Amino acid sequence: MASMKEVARLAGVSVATVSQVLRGTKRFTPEVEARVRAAARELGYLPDLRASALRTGRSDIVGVLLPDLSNPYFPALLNALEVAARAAGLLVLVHDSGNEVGLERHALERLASVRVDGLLWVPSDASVAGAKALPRRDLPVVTLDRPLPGRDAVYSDHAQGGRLLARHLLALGRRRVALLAGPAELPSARARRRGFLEAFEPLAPVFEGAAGFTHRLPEPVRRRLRQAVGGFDAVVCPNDAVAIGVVRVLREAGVRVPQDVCVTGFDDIPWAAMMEPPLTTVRQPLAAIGAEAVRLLLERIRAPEREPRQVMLPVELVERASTAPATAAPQEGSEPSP
Amino acid sequence: MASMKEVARLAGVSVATVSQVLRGTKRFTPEVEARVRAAARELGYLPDLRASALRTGRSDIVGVLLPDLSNPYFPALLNALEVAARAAGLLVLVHDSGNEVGLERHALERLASVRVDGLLWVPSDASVAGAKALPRRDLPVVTLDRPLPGRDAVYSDHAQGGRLLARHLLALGRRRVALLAGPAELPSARARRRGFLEAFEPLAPVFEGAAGFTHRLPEPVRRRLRQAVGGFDAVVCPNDAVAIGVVRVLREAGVRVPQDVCVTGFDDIPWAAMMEPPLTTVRQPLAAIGAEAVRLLLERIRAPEREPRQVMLPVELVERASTAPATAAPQEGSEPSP
DNA sequence: CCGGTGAGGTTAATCGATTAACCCACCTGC
DNA sequence: GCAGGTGGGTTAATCGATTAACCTCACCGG
Repeated sequence: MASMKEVARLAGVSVATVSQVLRGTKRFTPEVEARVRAAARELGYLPDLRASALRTGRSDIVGVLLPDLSNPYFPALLNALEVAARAAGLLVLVHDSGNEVGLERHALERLASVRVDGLLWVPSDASVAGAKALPRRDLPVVTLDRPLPGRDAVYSDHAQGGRLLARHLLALGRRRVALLAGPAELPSARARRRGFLEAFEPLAPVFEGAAGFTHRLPEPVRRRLRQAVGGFDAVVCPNDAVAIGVVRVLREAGVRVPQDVCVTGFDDIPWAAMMEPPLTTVRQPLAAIGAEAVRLLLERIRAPEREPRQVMLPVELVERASTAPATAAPQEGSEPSP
Repeated sequence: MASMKEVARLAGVSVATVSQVLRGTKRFTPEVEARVRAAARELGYLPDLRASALRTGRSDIVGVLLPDLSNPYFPALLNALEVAARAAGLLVLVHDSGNEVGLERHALERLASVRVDGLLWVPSDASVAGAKALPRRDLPVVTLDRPLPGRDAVYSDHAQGGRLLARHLLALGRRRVALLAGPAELPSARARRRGFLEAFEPLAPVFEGAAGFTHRLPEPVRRRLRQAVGGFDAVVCPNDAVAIGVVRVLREAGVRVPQDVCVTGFDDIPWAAMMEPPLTTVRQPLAAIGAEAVRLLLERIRAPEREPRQVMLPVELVERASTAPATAAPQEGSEPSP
C-alpha cells in the first residue's frame, strides 16, 4: 500500500510537501499541488491513520463496550451509537463483555491500548454493582444507561417511564397489578420500579417478582404468574424482553391479553411493535441517547478536566394493543387462545 | 499515558530491553526482568498498539462492514462475527453502509486507511448487483452471505433451505403456495427461490410476488395477499422479517395461521421463535458462519495470493407452529382472530 | 596467553505521518 | 543599495514500539 514517501518521489517533492498539500495546511503553486494530487491518485494513496494517530494523538476511533449483544436492546443501542458516531466522523470499535467483569476489565485494557479517543460504555451488572472494572482515569468515558460515580453519563428517565405506565394502567381501570422488577443491582431497573410504585399510590401491586432482563423468565416467576391467574389484571415488566416471556406464559395459561390481563414492557425494542399483541411500552429515545453520548464524549475529550455531567433524556409512553380498558367484571382466564 | 521510554527510565534500562522483556523475545537476568515488570506495573504501562501495528504491520483489528444494522439479521450476524473474532484475539471495527454504494465506498476507504488487518464484508445490494464499490486488492476480504467474484466467501446453502421448505410443505399436504421472493439482485434470495421451485416440482406456486427483505411489505403484495385469500394454503417468505409482515396481513384479513395458511420464513432470527405463532423457518448457522469467516480471513492474511475459496454451510429446517398439516377441506378465512 | 563463544544489554534504523523551524529567492519601499 | 517581507519549499525531530546488528565482558579450552 503506497505511502507518502512514494507519492513524494513520484511527484518529485518532499514528503512534507505531500502532507501539507493533502491536508491543505499550506499553500503551494497550483502546479505542485496538481502534481502531488496526481501522484496520490495514481498510486491509490490512502493515508495511514495509525501513523497520523500516533503523531497527532487523535485516531477518530471510539470504543463501544457492551454487556451483551445477544440481548436485543443492545444492538438497537449500538446502531444508534454507530449512527451518531459516524455523523461525527468517528469509527466504532465494538466489544462485547459478556456481562462479565473479568472479560470487561480485559476489554477496557485492550481498548485503552489501541488508544481509542474515547469510550462509550454500558457497564456490566457487576461493575455497576461495585465490582469495579474501572477504565483508566485518562481514558475519556461516557457511560450509558447505567451512571457511574464521577463519570459522564447519558440515560433515560426510567422513573418517569414507570410513572407513565402506572398512570396509563390506572386510567384503564387496572388496579390489580403484578409488578416484575429487573436485576436489582441496576439503577435503571430500580428507577423504573420506583417510578411505578410512586405514581401507583395509594394502591400497591398485588405481588412483585424478580424477573431479570431476558425473555426467559425464572421458574418461580412463571409459577407465580400461573398460580395467581385471575388475581391480577395487569403485568408490568421491567423491559420488553420480559414482556414477551410473560405474554407467552399467560397465553399458555389461557389468559387473554389484553382483555383479561394487560402487559407492559419498557425500551420499545423493534419487537415490541411487531409482536402479538403489539406491546404497550415506554420508548427510550435511542437516537437522542446516541447523539448525546457522542456529544458528551467529544466534549470530554476536548476538556478532560471538566466537571462530569449526567444527561437524562425524556421517555415516551407508546400505547399499543397489549393494554386495554378493563371490562365490566374481571373474568377468569376462561377462553384459551388457539 | 506512560510510554515505553518512561518505563525504561524508571527501570534504568534501554527501551529495547523493556520491549524484549515484555514480549519475552530475549532472556535477561531475573533481576532486570523484575525491575522492568515492576516499573511497567507501577506506571500502569499499556503498550501503544497503534505504534506496534505501525512497526509490525499487524493490528489485530478487523473491519466488519454491514449494509444495515437496523435489519435484525445483521446484528445477529455481527454478534456471531464479534464472538468469533474475539476468540481469535481480534478487535472489531463495525461500520454500517446504509446499503448505499456511495457510503460503502467511503467506508471501505476509511477502513483501508486505518489499516485493519482484514475485512468481513456483507456487500450492499448494489455492490452485489455490479455497481462495484470494490475494496483495494491489497486488503484481505471475506465476503459474507453474498459471494463476489474472486473473493473468499462464506454463505449458507440457501438453495437447500428452499428445498427443505418445499418438502416440508408438501409433506404437510400444502400444495397451493404463494411464493414471495426477496430482492432480485441478491443471489441468496434467488437461490432460496430456486431451491424451493426445484423441490416443489412438478407443482408450481399459485402466484409469486416480490417482497424485499423487510417486514414492511410493498403495497402490491399486501393487496395480492388479501385478494387471493382462500386461493393459497401457504406463504413462503424470503426471510423471517417478511414472514412477520405476512402473518400480520393475513391476521388482519381474518386468516388463521397455520390452520388456514402456513407461513414460513428464512434465517431464524431471534424473533422467529418468539412471535405468534412461532415461525417455521430455515436456520442459518450463524456461529459457524462467524467462525468460518474469521478462519478464512486469517488464512488469507497469511497467504494473500492463495486461490480464493467459497465455503457453503449447511442449513437446517426449524419446524414451529406457523406450519401444520392441511385439514380436510381448505376453508375460507372465516374466523377473525381477536 | 590468546582466540572463540555466549550471555546480557544497548544502539540505531524503521514503520508513516505531522509540523516547527529554517532556507532561499525574489520583491518592495525608502 | 539594503533591511525586511513573503511566497514556496525543505529539513529534521517526533510520536511509540520493534528488531537487526553490535558491543562488552566473562569464561573456556588449548
